[in-house]
Amino acid sequence: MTWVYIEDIAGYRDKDIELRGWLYNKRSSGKIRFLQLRDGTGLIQCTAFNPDKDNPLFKKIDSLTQESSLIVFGKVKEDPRAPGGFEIETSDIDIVQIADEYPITPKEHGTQFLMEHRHLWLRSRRQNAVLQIRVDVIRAIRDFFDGRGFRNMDTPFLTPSACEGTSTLFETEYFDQKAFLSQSGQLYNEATAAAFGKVYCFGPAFRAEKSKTRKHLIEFWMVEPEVAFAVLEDIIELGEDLIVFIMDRVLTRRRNELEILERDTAPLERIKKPFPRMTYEEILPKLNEKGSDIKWGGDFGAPEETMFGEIFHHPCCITHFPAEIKAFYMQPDEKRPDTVLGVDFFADEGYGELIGGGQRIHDLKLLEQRLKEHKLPREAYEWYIDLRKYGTFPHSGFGLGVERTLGWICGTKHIRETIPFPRLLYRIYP
RNA sequence: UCCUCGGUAGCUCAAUCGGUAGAGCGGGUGGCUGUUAACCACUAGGUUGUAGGUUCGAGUCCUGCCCGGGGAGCCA
Repeated sequence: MTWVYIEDIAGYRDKDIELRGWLYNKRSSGKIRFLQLRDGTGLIQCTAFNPDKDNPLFKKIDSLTQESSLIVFGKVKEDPRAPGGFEIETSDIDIVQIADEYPITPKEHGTQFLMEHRHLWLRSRRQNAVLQIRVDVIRAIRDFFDGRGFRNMDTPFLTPSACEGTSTLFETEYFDQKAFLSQSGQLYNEATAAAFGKVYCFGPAFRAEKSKTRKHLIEFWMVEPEVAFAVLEDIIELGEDLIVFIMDRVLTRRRNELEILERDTAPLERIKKPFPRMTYEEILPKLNEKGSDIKWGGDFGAPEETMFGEIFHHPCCITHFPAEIKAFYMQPDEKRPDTVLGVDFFADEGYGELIGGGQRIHDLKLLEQRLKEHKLPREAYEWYIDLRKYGTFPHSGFGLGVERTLGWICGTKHIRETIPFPRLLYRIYP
């Protein structure tokens, strides 16, 4: 018999097939049995009917526990009574294993318990839907950049020093020296951009900050494009195109999952280019009107991030931040040297910063000065400085946080659900 | 790091003023031909996070510790 996956079941109407998976739930009623089987690609109901309630098939079925692994043999039937429109008329089953008493029952559980059983929680419908969307978002990101001629250049995870010198880094041993886990591939991207024109890196980033909020992970995934000769305006458009591309992909292919998550898709469907755009200076009075006491030189906090949604009802771009609150490599604006050509993209509905980026300093003298101002050790940045000596070029890039983007698309309350095994401040198990 | 809330059956929770620890789900047994977190009956299941203290008596009050949840700062 043919082994079929549940997601392909519609092509096997009235055929005898074989499904391999796990028992999600079962119900019985005298002479009829209902099995809900999942195989990782979907969920389907298998029925068995027999007037003799002591028949061998019923004996096998009745011995099954939640999450027991089994192979089901039967005929695919279209039936409007079944969820999904198809069900299996079971002729026989092979039990692979009778599962031990499964800790996650169909009733509700607390966060602590679920997080301790993350390895099993992944099997449940909601978690499955979020992570399926993750698969599509990651593929969309790669398709987007590959389709535009970007070269994927992987950057190292083990680095000799801080990329930005600000955030806390995880320290580790590198034979007889110290090494740090990378918090961004950007600086290396600037070197590969000079070699390949337009590049991106896509990998995990590690931040040893003791932040404990629903928007933070200790280990998260980030895609970082870098484009030689691009200026701020170019990179803003690239960011807009990327978000529109991802959204279009998810809305086309993952309606079903969004429905399982009960995500209101209206705010996602109205997203289009160009995004509302304002400078830091322009947005301040709007934030003050809404009750924020933020002043020039202050950074946005959680309340301000929520206000962006109330002001624009759309993801927005904020540009031209005060130089003092941004990283050392940010290119100053010619007309306002106290501001930099940086851009942050904020999601609406309070999901926070999705993208941070901008134009980099390409002038040798200015970069040297900034390194001094930030008290960064020149030796560690010698190679980075070289890029400004040998055919320097204006260039720009950004980083997009995959889990933040997913949290927003899926409407999850907490970012920890958007990655299979989240690393959180007080949780590294499982 | 700071603020805040919590830890009782495998899970989610209840337990009045300090006075015999209880319910639903899950497990077991039996019943039911269309169930949708099925339903009905019966049943087993407890060192109340931990170490002390107050008291005739502590799940409940006090102190320390451990482990978590929510939030802040910082960031993607």
